[in-house]
Amino acid sequence: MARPREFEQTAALDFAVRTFWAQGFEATSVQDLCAAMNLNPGSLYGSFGDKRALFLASLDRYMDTVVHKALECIATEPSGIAGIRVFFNRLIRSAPIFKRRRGCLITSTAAELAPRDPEVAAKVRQHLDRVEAAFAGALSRAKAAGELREGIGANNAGFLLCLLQGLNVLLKTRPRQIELQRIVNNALRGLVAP
Amino acid sequence: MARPREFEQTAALDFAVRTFWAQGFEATSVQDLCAAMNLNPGSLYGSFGDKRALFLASLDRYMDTVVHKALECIATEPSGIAGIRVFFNRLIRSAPIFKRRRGCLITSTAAELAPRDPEVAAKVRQHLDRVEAAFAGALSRAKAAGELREGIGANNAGFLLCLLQGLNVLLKTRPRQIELQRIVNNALRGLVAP
DNA sequence: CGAGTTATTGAGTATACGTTCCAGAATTAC
DNA sequence: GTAATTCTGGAACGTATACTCAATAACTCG
Repeated sequence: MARPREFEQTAALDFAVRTFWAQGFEATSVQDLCAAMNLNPGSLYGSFGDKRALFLASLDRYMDTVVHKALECIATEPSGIAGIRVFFNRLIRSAPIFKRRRGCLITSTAAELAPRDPEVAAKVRQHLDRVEAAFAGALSRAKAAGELREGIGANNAGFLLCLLQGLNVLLKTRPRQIELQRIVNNALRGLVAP
Repeated sequence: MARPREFEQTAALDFAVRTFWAQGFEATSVQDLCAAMNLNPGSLYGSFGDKRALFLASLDRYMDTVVHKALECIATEPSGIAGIRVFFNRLIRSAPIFKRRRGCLITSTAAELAPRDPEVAAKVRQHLDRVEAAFAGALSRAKAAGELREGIGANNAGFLLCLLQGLNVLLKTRPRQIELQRIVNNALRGLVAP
């Protein structure tokens, strides 16, 4: 056959994810990516295409690893409301830990690149839908268990998605746990049965 | 003394605001700015400093015009809750009108530039505080008028700020009025007395 | 008018960017 | 071993970027 690849595609992709996550699309140069992935331009372009294709792949990878793991705990918890609470608490607790204040790659991409790149926008929308579906599932379980106020149910998933995006924005400039915790408590009090 | 300026500083600044608003900081080139402001590079650098200084000035200008006008209607309405409702309804109604899906310059900046530019971050934080203060004022008035649930008051302004940021993110990829309206209704139902 | 000062013009600079290319190294099939 | 094939390293390309500069124009004050 031929000479085998000397690096793991997915491992290299994970480094690309980290870089885009920390800096965004525009502020990340191909040189940055080469350094982070420990690859030469030739290898990068050979196996990932151009910068934009690598970014699209990074979005998927981010979703399949970082977000997937975060969503898992929603489904794992026996109580739907508890799952939602654990999810947000994790996010809040991570806020001051990351000195870089990365927030969420999907949120940042929605703000930065999605408005002028339809393909990126479609991917972001798809990812947002997935998160919303996870919320909807938890809300359905909570409703069945009688944990929710009257009139509250799966159709409030959009509200939780909005809350998540808002937190991800605030995280970047005002990452104070107490404040974020109060916001989440406020939001959930409106949903949970008294 | 000397030759007078041939253009209005604030008028030119308004064009810079529009450009940054539509494209973000990184995606806007100095050439773009020169074209939009109808200025040569020399004039631009002469009266605004470099691109970053112009961006900082644009943030302030955006706040003093666009956001100021939006916040006005919160204070104008006699009822605090009505003011908040009008504010969010305006935002939602504007969503599908802007084909460019600009969202809010402050929100986009918080996501894009603030994490790696402390001075920008400080300005964004200051602007967010101003919006939050406007919400707090409206909530105080609403509380005094007995419009709010027990335990709800000015300290829920952070929650409204978070809601606003989340809406601004969703606007850019899923600008469907009905969905956004439901989110706002959900959020306010948790605050307003039944 | 003329000296002094500041704005405008737009070509020009250096650099950084995304991307390509190719010589050579590594591997397998025959 | 030889040929075929693929990957690697890094120099190189054209372009676009942020920014500068010297020449010219417009104005005020004495």
